Amino acid sequence: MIELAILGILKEGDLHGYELKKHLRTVLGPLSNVSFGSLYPALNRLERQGAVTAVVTDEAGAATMPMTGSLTGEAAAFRSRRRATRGPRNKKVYGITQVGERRLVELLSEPADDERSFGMKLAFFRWCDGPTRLRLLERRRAALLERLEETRRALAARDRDDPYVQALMEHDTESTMSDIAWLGRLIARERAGDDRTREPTGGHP
Amino acid sequence: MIELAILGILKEGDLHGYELKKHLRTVLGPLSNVSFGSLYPALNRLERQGAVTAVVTDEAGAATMPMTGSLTGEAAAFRSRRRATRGPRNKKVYGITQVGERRLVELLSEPADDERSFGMKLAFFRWCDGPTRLRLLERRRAALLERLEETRRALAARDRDDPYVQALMEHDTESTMSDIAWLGRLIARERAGDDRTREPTGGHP
DNA sequence: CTGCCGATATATCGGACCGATAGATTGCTC
DNA sequence: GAGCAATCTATCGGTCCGATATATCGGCAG
Repeated sequence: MIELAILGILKEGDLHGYELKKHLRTVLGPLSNVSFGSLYPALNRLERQGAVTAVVTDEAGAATMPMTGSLTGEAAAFRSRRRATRGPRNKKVYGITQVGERRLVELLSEPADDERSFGMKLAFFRWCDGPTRLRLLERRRAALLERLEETRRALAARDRDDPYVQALMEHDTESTMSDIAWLGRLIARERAGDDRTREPTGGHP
Repeated sequence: MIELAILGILKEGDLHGYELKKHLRTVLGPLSNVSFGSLYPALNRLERQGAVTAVVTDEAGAATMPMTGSLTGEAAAFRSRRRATRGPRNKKVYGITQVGERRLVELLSEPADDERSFGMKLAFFRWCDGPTRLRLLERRRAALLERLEETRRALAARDRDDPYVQALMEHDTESTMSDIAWLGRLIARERAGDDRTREPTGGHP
């Protein structure tokens, strides 16, 4: 799940770990307060998979080499050349690869049932196509409807001794209904505008 | 966090692991779908701490010995007596101890900033006293107010290119405001009824 | 200039947690 | 009485997080 977030952020530009964490905090906000203890292992995982590439820069900064776009060929060569360098201020700047972009779309496509992962997918919705978006939205709405039924059943069957549990359940019911209505608006908007937003990948006439 | 849930459930009666999981599912519902992979290690942890006691029963079931109330003295003796028994159908029935009840109150008292742990504490609010309840409710409201400000700042500073991120943030703002209002009602109710619910532990004239 | 401080930056460790799975027993059904 | 689903306890690999270690950077006080 954190891999989706990393790839989604890196898709907009290359960053090093610390910046990445800050962007994750601002974009994802309340969902998933990523810590270094999960960020760096995840970056290593992604690097092993070939989804991201790391370039170590010296104190001259990243301006010495243009890293916009997908990193392949000479970037990888440059990286291996500078790999062993352990001079002062070695910032590792990460960039997404073509493998990483495919992985991003793949992660976006697979279903998200809980609130956290759905919100994260929604934050990166611009990277996938209309049908996928609709599928995710409708699946989420179905999950919420099911949960609404379940909570209502529990609310009806429960012995009424505890006002706090009851307040919790009632508020959960209200929140869930609000979420369902919100999803309905998103679905309607998606259906209405499905002819102008067909292409997911961006740079395209 | 899962320890709080276990102790809160066990406070109402002794259960074995499988029942415990079912109760956790129904009481906590959407929050924290506990799995066996966390339930059993947590039970072992609690047993090591002396917060819960496990009794292995044979096929005659738990009815052979009364286990209501706190398990001390003869219950512990009974447990150690039957410990090595590995006959057929050894269900391990767990019960909360006095140490566990103190631990429950302690866990309830410490602050809960995120939604999950706050909801869990609210589900077991009846086990702590009025001032603690008020403190937790007000702290939660303060956290939500802060988050609301943060989201609004992010919403104002953000470049408006992405409608999905914007929809996410707006909905988050609405949900947070709704939660704050709900907390306000709970706080008012708590303040109004603070003279009749002073004693937390139950059995008391 | 030097020493100190807070922000920046990378990385690791132990432990909590989860999904999947194993393995054993019970009871129901045909 | 054999098969089969449900019950029940338990573990494993792996992910994630909080705390922590280490080192460099810019600034500025003495």
